[in-house]
Amino acid sequence: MATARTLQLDSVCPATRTLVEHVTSKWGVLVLIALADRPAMRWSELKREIPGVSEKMLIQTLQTLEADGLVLRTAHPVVPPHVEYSLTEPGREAHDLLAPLVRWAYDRATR
Amino acid sequence: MATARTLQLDSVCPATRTLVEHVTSKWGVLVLIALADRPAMRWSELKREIPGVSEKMLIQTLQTLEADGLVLRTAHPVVPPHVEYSLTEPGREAHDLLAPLVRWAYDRATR
DNA sequence: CAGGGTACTCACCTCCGGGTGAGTACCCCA
DNA sequence: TGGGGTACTCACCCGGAGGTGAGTACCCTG
Repeated sequence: MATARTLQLDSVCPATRTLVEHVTSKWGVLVLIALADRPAMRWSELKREIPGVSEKMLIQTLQTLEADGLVLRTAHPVVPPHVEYSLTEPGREAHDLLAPLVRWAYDRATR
Repeated sequence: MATARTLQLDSVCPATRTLVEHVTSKWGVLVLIALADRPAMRWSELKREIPGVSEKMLIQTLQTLEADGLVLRTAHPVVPPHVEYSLTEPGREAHDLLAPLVRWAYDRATR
């Protein structure tokens, strides 16, 4: 059943495509990178650290990645809201696979 | 100068972003995969093997990847046109970095 | 008692990746 | 002589990613 081909063309089905799009989206990449070297981050912390994100896109990206099971949202029901985001195990996997590609692109683009 | 962080947030500058977008685009992924296990392919061959590509998107994707230096276009000036496309060395690098990510997404999406 | 921080939602707009369909110039084969 | 294969270009359209700005409800601090 194993083929010579490393990856089949039909592996890139709509569901695969959607996941790849979410993970490699403009802000998806940034969120994964930002969350990768901290156990957890608050929403406002992410907003401050990711250069140029609008509040709308931050929320939207976090919600998408949470729905994909890559990011965990933990809300503490205190009087001034306190929400923390962290990578799940699959989220870390995504980051670890994405990072080399981004680094390669960075090296190429700025050579 | 080295940081604990694997990847800096500002590595994802516009130029990096553009390259990542091209490589992870819907048809960019398919073209890289298709070209990865053959020394060269004709245009019509790519069109036949990549399920669902329109002629416009095939051309457009190939031209973008060629401009990025990831794909080599070789035209033989014969009477019925004969054009071949192949991966350059950077193109192969891109494929090799992309493939694990796509495979991971496929496994997740179809688990 | 006004200003700033917390984590959002809602409405509106723009741009472009991607889709659809037609046209082209040349040749070969039936 | 017309139908199919070769490798394209051109014109038009649509949906969604991404951007902009305002509004919200509550609290603490100066």
